Amino acid sequence: MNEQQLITRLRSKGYKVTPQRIAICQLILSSKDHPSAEQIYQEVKKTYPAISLATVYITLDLLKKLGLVQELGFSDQSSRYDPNNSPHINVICPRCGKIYDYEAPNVKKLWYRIIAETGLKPLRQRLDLYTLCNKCSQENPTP
Amino acid sequence: MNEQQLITRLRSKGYKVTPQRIAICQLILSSKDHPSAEQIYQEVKKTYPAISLATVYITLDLLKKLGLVQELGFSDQSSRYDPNNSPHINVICPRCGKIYDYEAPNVKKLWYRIIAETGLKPLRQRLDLYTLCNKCSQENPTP
DNA sequence: TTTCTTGCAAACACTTTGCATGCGG
DNA sequence: CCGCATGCAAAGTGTTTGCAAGAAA
Repeated sequence: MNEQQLITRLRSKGYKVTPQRIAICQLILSSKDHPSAEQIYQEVKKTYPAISLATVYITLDLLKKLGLVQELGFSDQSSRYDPNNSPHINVICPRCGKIYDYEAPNVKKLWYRIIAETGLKPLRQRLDLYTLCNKCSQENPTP
Repeated sequence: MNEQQLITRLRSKGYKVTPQRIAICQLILSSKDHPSAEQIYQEVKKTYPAISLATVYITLDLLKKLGLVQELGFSDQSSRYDPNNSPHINVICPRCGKIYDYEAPNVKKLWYRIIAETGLKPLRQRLDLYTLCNKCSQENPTP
């Protein structure tokens, strides 16, 4: 989604287009690492030093309402934001918290077969797979 | 897991066996609806009126360490506790928050094929599928 | 001009911690 | 008896809200 499409999308729902919003949206929508609100805040602050964390949260809510990002809650009471709506696996390192998407045609195909098995009509899904990342598995086999 | 196995398991890790712990553990391990800490607290309070929420949280941590329950964090900053370690789908109603497990041999089989695709060695996984429950889908098609 | 958005600070909800008392081993 | 567990209250963390000033439409 480019900037123009984003602006159109915002306006169509009656949301105003502000530079802060554009910056936050661009950042999340192009992110690959499922940033936290704090990470987004720190990043956008480089361009808008006066920005508030509240603005980040409000914009994130807005993107959720538009269906452009999914909020992934975690047990450490933090959330990460995922702009990928297509069925995919969130590969998560339980030690350092790094997340990346595993996305492949076969994964999607098999997941659709699982859904068919259940007979349910999903609004959305979340597939998390916990495994130590390369870095962490080398550092301390068992802490 | 029966009470005797639970006691043995606790002792083997050096945890003390108290009536509160037994009550909390039994409740969670036999639950089918992935209760929240608050729900567990309210339930156990019927038997132990003086019990503290802190004790519930501490016991939940203990069960996590023993690998007997998985904590499922959600974006509404609440957590639910799942005693089912086998790969299964958490079917979640986004409107009322009800959760139940969908567990079937074929689901497990297909999920293992997905894992094989990725080439990863998962420590654990979490499969969430959001869909309106029967009750909610009848009440208000679109709120 | 009207309404929505911003930044700040205070309020919130859930969870964790510190401490004195009490029970398990 | 020693040490961990309990209950309570206070502290902590991430998120949301209320409000006055400012910007978008």
